[in-house]
Amino acid sequence: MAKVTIKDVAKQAHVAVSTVSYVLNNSKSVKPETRERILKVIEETGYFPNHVARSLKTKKTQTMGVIVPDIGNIFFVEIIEGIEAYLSQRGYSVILCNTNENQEKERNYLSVLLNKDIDGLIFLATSKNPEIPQNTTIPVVIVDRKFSGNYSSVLVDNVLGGQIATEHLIERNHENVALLTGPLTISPYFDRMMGYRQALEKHGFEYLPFLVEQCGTATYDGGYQGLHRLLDRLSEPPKSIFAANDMMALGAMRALFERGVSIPKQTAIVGYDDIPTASIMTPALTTIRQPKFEMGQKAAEMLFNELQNSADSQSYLFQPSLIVRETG
Amino acid sequence: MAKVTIKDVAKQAHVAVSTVSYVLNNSKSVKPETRERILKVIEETGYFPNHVARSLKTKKTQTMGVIVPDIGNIFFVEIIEGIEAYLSQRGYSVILCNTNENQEKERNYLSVLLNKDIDGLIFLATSKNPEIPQNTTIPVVIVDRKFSGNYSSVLVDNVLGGQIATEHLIERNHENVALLTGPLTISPYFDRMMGYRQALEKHGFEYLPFLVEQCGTATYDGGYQGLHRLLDRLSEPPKSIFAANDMMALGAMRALFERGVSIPKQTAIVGYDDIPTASIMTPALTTIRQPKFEMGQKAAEMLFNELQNSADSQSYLFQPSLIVRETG
DNA sequence: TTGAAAGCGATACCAG
DNA sequence: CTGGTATCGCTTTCAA
Repeated sequence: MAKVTIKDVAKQAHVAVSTVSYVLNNSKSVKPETRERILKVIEETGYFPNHVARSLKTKKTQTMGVIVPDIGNIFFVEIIEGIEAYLSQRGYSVILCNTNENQEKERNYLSVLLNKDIDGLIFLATSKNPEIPQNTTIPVVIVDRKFSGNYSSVLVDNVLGGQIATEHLIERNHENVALLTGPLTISPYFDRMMGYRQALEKHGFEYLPFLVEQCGTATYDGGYQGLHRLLDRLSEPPKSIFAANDMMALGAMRALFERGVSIPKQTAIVGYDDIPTASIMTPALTTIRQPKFEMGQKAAEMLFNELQNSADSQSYLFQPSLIVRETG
Repeated sequence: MAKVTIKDVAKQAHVAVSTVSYVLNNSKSVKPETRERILKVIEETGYFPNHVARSLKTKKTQTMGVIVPDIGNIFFVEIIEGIEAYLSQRGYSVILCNTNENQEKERNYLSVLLNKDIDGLIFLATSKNPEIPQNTTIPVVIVDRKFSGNYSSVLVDNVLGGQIATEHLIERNHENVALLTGPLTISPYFDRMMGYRQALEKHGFEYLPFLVEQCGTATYDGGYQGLHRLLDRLSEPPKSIFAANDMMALGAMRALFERGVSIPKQTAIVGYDDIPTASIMTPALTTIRQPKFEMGQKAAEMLFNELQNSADSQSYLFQPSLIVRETG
């Protein structure tokens, strides 16, 4: 069963390869009869065009690259789902690269991908902000990170999100909301903190540094330990906590549980991201939702458009929203 | 900045393209001086070999396809991580295809991928067992599904897993353990049930159909509803439950919580999979761990070997293990 | 050790 | 409407 090529088809249909190509791509009008004849041969032989050869000629591979920091993180996964949904529908495949929060892997992927066979790149950067090689010839869109350079990007308004979360807490509890944050060098965490401060200010509260705890990593463990530290230095638990992502919130909840402080009675808590686990917990976590799937879709769409219409790079900003559940 | 090709390099280095190719691939000995000269030109021009052209010639694309039923399911994601870890280290990229538990998408991907530019395929099948097109010329390894046909596969001993879980419960509670299972048409669930029955038998218990509840979907909701149904028809909660996956177990826990039955005091529960959320819950879920990452790695390794040594297709069976936590 | 040239499997231009 | 052919960028055989 040697692979059948366009040549074989041409021969069997008694036409030139170019003619076969025309019917394959509908790129030129072909007399119905010949078209039929060719189609029949294709059918019979089970011919299937060779993508690689086609790509060599057209300079288009019909595949996009996606670089993510951690595919174990459901937040990114939902974005990927959005990307995939959009792209697969238009005949694109996606090459997935997991950097595992490892800068070297990231750098490596960046150079491999950019020089390999992808038509475009969607880039979800690792914690520390990296540089994109300058010699890029393909469009790239950045998701969820502010970046210098002329790239498209899709962002969520993290300042607003931080504000909404904090205000919600203030309105329900009227005082001292603590902040449990990830590394402030990561733009989303920085922005959420800004939102927190703005909400405080707006309601006439002072920003109290001893109420904010920065976790080394924005993870369950990070949140767990961070909250223990916070509780250790406070005379009593804060009335409420804004955790800058759900995983930290979950870790914080465990810490609270272990210390015997009841949620939300003694201290309320709101998270950020709305990951699936948040709604499964008992009590279920109140949180800020980011339209992750839509973000992925949008990123894919922007990339697609840049490719089709060589549209200019642009930015798109999504709005987060509050999901009230049981913790605050 | 027009793309520089091997031709350009050859020209600037005053050699033939073949010579450049030789140094690129280390495929023939080249006089050190010429090699240096060529390398220098490559450096200066920033030349990077075109993968597509190379693939066309070599018939190898250095990319593998991976088809998964649901990338939102952490179980599959950890397998993917294993695959990625292994493959990326040997210079392979992976094209990820998410079928979303949709058979048509799956069929579609199967035919696209198999005819496109991948060197091998790792296939995690959707719930319903599909057929792999017969005209496959590339190696395929199946993960976590029994399949007819001459494909490699990596499996976990689900019968054993079901047995371990059930025995653990029996040994701690000594009686009537209920089974909350997913569709029995899916081989892993079928096997776990067999393990359950064997454990029962081994300990002299009768298999009681009214103690087993089959959920429409093996999800949180499925488990939640399934358990409510089970409780509805029983005069009192079973002493223990073996839930055939963690998501169902979590749903069951919520149902139990809502009915005011305490875990594990009144009814103990053990899940299956050991997903991250399982350990985060309060109480933390006792469960059966599957070596997901290793499974992915192994699958990748088998594929890799089939490619390298044209090794024969084979099967590999992993052992599950019990993780005792707080629910049982 | 090096080079010329064939060819991988398609696309698309230019003639007819 | 159809065909011949150059070409995409590389690998590899064969000869020098």
